[in-house]
Amino acid sequence: MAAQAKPRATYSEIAKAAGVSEATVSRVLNGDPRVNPDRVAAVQKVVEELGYKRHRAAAALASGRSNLIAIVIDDDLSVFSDPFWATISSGVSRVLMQNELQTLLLVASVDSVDGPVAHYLQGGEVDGAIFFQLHKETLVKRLAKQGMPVVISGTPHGSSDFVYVDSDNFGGALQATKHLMAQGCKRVATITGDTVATAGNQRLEGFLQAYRERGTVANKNLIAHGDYSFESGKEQMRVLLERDLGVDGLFAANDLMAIGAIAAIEEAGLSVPNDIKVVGFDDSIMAQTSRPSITSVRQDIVRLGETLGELMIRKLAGEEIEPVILPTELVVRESA
Amino acid sequence: MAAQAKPRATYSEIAKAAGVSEATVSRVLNGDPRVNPDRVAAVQKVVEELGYKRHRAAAALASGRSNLIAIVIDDDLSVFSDPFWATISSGVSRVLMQNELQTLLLVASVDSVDGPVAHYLQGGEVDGAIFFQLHKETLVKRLAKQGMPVVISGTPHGSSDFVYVDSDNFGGALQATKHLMAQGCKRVATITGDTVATAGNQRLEGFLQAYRERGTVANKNLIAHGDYSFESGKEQMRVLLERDLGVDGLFAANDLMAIGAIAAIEEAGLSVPNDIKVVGFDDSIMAQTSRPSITSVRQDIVRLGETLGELMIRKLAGEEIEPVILPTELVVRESA
DNA sequence: CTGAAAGCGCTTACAG
DNA sequence: CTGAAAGCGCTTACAG
Repeated sequence: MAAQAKPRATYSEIAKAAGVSEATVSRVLNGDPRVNPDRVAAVQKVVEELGYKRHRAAAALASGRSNLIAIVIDDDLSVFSDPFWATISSGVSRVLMQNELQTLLLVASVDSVDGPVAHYLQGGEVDGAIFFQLHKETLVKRLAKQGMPVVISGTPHGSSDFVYVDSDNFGGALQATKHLMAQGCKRVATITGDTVATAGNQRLEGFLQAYRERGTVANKNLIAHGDYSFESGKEQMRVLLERDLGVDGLFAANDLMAIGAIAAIEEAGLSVPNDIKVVGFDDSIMAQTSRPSITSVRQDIVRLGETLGELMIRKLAGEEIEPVILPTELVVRESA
Repeated sequence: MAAQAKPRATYSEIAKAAGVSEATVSRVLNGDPRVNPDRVAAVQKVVEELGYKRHRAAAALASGRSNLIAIVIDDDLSVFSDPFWATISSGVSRVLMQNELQTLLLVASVDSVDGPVAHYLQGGEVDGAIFFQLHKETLVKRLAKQGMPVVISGTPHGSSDFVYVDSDNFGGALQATKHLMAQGCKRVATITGDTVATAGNQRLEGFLQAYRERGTVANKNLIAHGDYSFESGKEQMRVLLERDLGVDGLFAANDLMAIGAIAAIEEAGLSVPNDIKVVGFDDSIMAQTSRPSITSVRQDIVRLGETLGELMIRKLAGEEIEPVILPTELVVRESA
């Protein structure tokens, strides 16, 4: 549709100028090692001079490969509130682009195994798919079974053998809780996220592990269940305080709940970190600007996106790939 | 690359089953009004039964249209900190998908007019481009001149005739400042964002307009220049307080600076909103969770993304389109 | 209103 | 190692 300054070059021009056949042009451009070096040089020279760019649609039609990788994002509200999404996507896109692949953005309801997204992906329009926020696994399972390369962000449930990339939720939570203990906290509580999802569950497990490593078991009443929202952090902290267990440390499964909890603590006439020390998770901008600033577990989101892209590329190249767990880091601030 | 359960249907099968030519199949699928209704029905029936999906690459090659729209995002750090980006993109993607267009995500340096992104876009690989965070206009201008449909997020500089979508930065700032005045503030100051960019400039203009509508002119010393960061909000508030002008109201050009400013105000032994009332911009999650919670100007980000997509579709359909300014809304909380 | 035919720009067995 | 040729699945003047 865009009117070009001059019509784009094609193989026929290149072939003529370089004195070879179109087949040879194709081989050179696709890195076929059998081509005579002199011809390779000749073709490359012409390609350079003409500023030639391969016509993707034509290549896709002829080869059966689209060079398109879909990023599939569930079209629910969580997209709008998840600050990581943009960062992950940009990491994916950058890596794919460096490898001559394009990133297709698919934002839609992934609920149904027969919905538009499912049809689309099964239509062979993309060479691979990267899933975010995987709620239902049925579709992904089917795609994988059909041979579609699939990589997932976040640890999936069960013993499924999907390849995924995730931050070390368990290790981060463990480190956070041990930090609180090292600061002298005797009664460390936690406010969990959604523990049905693996991230929330792993963060809870990390918390429990800290107690185990200390040779004890966490009192059930030290565990309160939130949903990652500010309000739930506030409410659950109230619940914890009402239980009157002498809580002097809190690991919240994200920063937003940590901030909510601090609000509740201060409303109860206590102070952070003097009376209760608090550690969050995410190292969000809020952790930095909140008063007191919040000690938090940092994930490398950019790296996460890049890793998703890299795994996809290796998978497309036919390599056997394994899930990757990225390390987290505790950023110590005022709250603990 | 994905192994299909069964090979996809093609026009030849549909044509055979429906008793028409492939040309007619194409016409029906592209909504050509001249086709006899009976044949339309016959083709649609077969298409339905076979669960046929058009092969995009083939259609693109034959028609010269890719049905791909690029979202171009500058690969600088601001991407990682801009919470709107994900939301806008998802809005764009949803609208495009409903219109059978695909969204291509391009995250790369757009600095150079001769860089990879420039070549890519000029290679005719996409039917249109939506630009975010437009720093350099040269590339966009050239693309537009070449006939590529282009829509921009945010008001561009100068009198360029690009089509853009933006929130009413001027109106939002005006409303915010008038609100402070209506609350009894006599000396309302502002901390601006980057006023080289239009959004920052328009927010400053809105602030100045509030003074004009009151029949006065804002004292130059009531204006401090920040850069949207927490730190700059804090620093510039200190500067304002040191000027000793009796500031009793502040309009900060975003929430992060508002939060920084409040930190500086409290450090100076003053309180918000009692001594100084503060209004921010963005209505971010931080405005809700900060203590005190922050009165802020809300933009409809989802609508912004959808509007970008809609304008692109109308442009592709050959319509004349005009820039759109979306209204903002003041959300009143504790800080003012 | 409809069909036969050419063509979009690549890729890839096939034969040498 | 290389070329001629067929073909990928659509679209679109052209002629009727």
